[in-house]
Amino acid sequence: MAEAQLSDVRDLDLFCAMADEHFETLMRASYVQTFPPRIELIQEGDLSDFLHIVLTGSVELFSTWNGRETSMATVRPVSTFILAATVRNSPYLMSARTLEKSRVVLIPSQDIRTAFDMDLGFARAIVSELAQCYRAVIKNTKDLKLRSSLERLANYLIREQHRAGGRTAFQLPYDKRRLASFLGMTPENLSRAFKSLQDYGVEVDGARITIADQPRIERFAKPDRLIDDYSV
Amino acid sequence: MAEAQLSDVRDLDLFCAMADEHFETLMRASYVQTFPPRIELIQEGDLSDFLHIVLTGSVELFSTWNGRETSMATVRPVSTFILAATVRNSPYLMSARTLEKSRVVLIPSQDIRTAFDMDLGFARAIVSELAQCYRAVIKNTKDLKLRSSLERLANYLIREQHRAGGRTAFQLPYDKRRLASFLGMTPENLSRAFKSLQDYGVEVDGARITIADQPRIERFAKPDRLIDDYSV
DNA sequence: CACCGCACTTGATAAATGTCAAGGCATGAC
DNA sequence: GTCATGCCTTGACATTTATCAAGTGCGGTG
Repeated sequence: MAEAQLSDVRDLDLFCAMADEHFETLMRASYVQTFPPRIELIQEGDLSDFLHIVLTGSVELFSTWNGRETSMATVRPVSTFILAATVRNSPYLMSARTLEKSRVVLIPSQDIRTAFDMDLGFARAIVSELAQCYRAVIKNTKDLKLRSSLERLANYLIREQHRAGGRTAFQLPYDKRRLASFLGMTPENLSRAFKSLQDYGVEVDGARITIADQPRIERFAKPDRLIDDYSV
Repeated sequence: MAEAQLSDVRDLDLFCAMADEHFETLMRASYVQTFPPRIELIQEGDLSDFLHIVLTGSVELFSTWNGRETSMATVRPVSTFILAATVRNSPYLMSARTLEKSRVVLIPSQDIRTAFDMDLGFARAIVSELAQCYRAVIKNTKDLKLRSSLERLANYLIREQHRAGGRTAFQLPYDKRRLASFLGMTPENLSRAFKSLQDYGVEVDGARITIADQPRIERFAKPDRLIDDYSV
């Protein structure tokens, strides 16, 4: 692994409290691979042999049932995914595919479990990460169950704007059909929802969003830190 | 704490690998309280001072936003709740209320975190529990996003039947308005959904459900271990 | 036994969301 | 430049789900 990439991984919350020696052991057992776009890295139902870390690019987590598919999350650098399956040694509940050309680290699940037993700092970090993931999914469930699709979109845009540094204008990070699926709606409905948000001062030009009237959209969206604030 | 109750707690996955000494320290710092029905034990947004364990009775986890409320889960004896908030020392994302008269153990969050650092078996158990909770919520999200309300109800009934030992007839564990909220629908709609399931050999008499034609309802519900099997 | 009170049900209607089909508009290939 | 491809949008319509307003029926109380 290149030096720069290695230090990106080292700086992850998950690894930064780990003893050097243990980190190096983990990394020696790991692989780094570059995948082209739209490659399925993981299929739901498979056993979890590796913990995955996205170094560059982006990865979509999605699930299927009865011929239907839904987007569950997008993983962006630098972060891990499918930690829960790894620590429980259980089948994946979601599939994963690259959205673009992506560099991914694969750490054997068994080595993760061994390192957990030897390194208290790492153990603490795993617990913290898992708890955070859990809370993120709970927030997502609240979003889905308590809000209409228009409200979900409005709050999503406010969150994305925040992630883009709070600027008035920003780009959607992936295509609209995926966004629709993530928000639990159809692409057609997303289109109409964007149109409805024009009444609240949201301008849409392709993937470029402009929040022309911040107070107005917030009055409608009613963002809530117990749903929308990913740092809590 | 009475001897029998103490051993119920001791037998929890979370504590059974813990050293006696550490368990006793935890228990000495804890409280046991009996609450009447419909008491709010926890309010979302509050800081998590205690890990809760239901000994008897049952507790509902629910969330609110903008004047709306939704039921997130029901906690039954003997299990913990709000572990994630405890280990992250963060505000609760859900509120909790007793459904009936319930006996609850309260363990100070700080003591949980201390015990984590001293006891590897306990640390492993916490990780395992958190990962399981995470996976349960992911399954719930898949259920919500991939299925219609009728499909959710059908699969819920199959799961409950399984939990009741696979018998043809069983009782709903709580009232229908709560079930409706848990399944993400209105009570009116739940009523109509029950009626629709008669076509698939489901008989409803108050809270008593009879699965008269198991293959028929399963053909419709298409239960999936990656959504409905809580042991995976 | 009568009479609440409450949860549940039912029917009528409205709103939200999904489906289908067609068209527009960008992007990339040739 | 032209064409083809795919994504997105739009409109018409169907389906699902929610809302509102009465009921119904059960369990508890007096």
